[in-house]
Amino acid sequence: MVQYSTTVDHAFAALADPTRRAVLERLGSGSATISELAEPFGMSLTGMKKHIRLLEEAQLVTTEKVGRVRRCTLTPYAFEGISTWLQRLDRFAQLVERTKGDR
Amino acid sequence: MVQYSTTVDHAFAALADPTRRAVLERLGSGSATISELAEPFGMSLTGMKKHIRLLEEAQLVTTEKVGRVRRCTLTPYAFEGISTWLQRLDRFAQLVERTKGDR
DNA sequence: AGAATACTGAACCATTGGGTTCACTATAGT
DNA sequence: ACTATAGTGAACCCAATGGTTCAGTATTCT
Repeated sequence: MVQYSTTVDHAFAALADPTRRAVLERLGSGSATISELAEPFGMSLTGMKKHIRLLEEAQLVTTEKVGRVRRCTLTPYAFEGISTWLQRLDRFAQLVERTKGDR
Repeated sequence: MVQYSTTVDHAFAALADPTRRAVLERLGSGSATISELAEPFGMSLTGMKKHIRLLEEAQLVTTEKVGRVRRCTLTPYAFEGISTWLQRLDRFAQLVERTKGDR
């Protein structure tokens, strides 16, 4: 049903899952392999791979296969798109009390 | 499976759906009723009501039943939690090029 | 009082999503 | 050459999600 026309769509969908958010936090302190990411969750490599694919589609994570290992990195400026979206709404939310009872 | 212990969990889950994001944008320009929100999507009231319930649980939207109408408003400072989370990660993402090739 | 409006809740349905296992490929180490 | 390691893809499973309809309840209008 949902169409994922934009990167922002993908990004918000990717961020909805706690595991993926944890992966992003982990990657905040440096790149990691699929195995390294899977281990702390006690998750199969296949499972983690799927999460990584979604994060890649959302352009939040960038990966590169080096040897038999896949190195996963936070995409530079990954959050620009959603930050922008969020900040715009945030401005509105901060005005709510002032404009209470309109319309 | 996901536990939703925190408000941030709820918030990101709520933001994952394009319809709900559109509702938030709509509420950015003033409060609205369930009917008013449902109409532009050609969605049943019941359907929209469900979205609103999720947005309320995520504390992104606040509602009040006035007469037979439910007035929905953007929660003041709704996005503080996720903005904070995002900004922290964003700082890391901005450092990525500089720290490339670590570990 | 009676009719129309606005929402609400329960039940249901189809799709997606997060996860698994199993079998396979490719690289690294001895 | 042989073995172990790291990832991959296909197939499958079950729970959660987004939506519906239908049958109510509570307000508002005439």
